[in-house]
Amino acid sequence: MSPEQLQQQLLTWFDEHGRKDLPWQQDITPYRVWLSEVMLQQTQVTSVIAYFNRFITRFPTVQALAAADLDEVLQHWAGLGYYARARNLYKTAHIITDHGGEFPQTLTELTDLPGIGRSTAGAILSIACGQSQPILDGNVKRVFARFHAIHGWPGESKTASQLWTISTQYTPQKRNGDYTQAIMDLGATLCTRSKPKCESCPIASNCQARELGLINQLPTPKERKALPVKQLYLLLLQDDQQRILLERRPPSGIWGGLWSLPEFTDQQQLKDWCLQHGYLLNQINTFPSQRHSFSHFHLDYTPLIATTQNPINYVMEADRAVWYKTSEIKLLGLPAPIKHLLQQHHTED
DNA sequence: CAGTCGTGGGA
DNA sequence: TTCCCAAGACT
Repeated sequence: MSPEQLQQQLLTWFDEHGRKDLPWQQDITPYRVWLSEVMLQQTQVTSVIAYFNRFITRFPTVQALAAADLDEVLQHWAGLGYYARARNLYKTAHIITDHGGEFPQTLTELTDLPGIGRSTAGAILSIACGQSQPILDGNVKRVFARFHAIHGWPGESKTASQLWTISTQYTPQKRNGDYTQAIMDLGATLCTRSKPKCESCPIASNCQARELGLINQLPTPKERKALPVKQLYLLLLQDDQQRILLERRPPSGIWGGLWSLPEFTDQQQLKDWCLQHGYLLNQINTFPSQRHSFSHFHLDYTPLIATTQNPINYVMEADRAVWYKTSEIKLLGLPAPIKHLLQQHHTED
């Protein structure tokens, strides 16, 4: 199948069946496309829509984003995951506004910006700028791995290189924004990971995986290792004014930049810490440990709920720790499991 | 190259 | 319940 034929088939299919009502497909600008592409990294469309709408309402322009506090940006990102994306978005907003506020429109200028890789740069240039640039996101990888029966995990450099070559060959000179949307829509709605709807696919008759009966084998899945289990105690310390101690996490690492409960590896470490900071504990209630699984480890955490009647006037740098009433925590960027734990505790009061 | 980084949904 | 992974990028 020639590139021209595939492009024509996809564009015709897109005109009839493609998604054209997503929030970032309205009033298309480089800023809106950039924001949507970053939010959509490793994140499904249905999860992004509400976040995009809230974010774009509060930060309608790159200048508005750059002028805001990082705190508020993280707060709007809380629950979406991969928080380095928000910090990189914020960094890049400053770089762009410092350079006159105009979006760069070349591949190398874009990939030089924090948080913009080759695929995201290609998406911005094709969708927002009408340029002929390829992308290689999860959808495109899956479509071409099947269409050309490419074996090997797409994360492997050799496989990724093949897929980039294929994606580049099919990238049209005209209507590339629509073509890019089309092939992503095809992957998202028809050429899905499981139970693909080949009977509705406009290019199924030329699909190698379908011809070879390899639809369920391609793309090759990543080989998995057993996930390690990390165990820790989370201290929910409450004073007589119903306030809870929260600490800001370091900017890098898990839940970077978000607010969370003090963490300890054992109860003795917890007691030492309380003594050191002048907290006289009335009692400590230990709750059953819960498991939260991440992509790369299992977290077994044991909530410890303690009360202190005479809290030392806890003076730490305001950007590191603070007392918050449970009714105010919604103003902070909190990791989902912590938010869940606090809500649970709040309803038990 | 191999890890790291979140969350919610589907099977 | 458990595993997999989705519009990837960075270290």
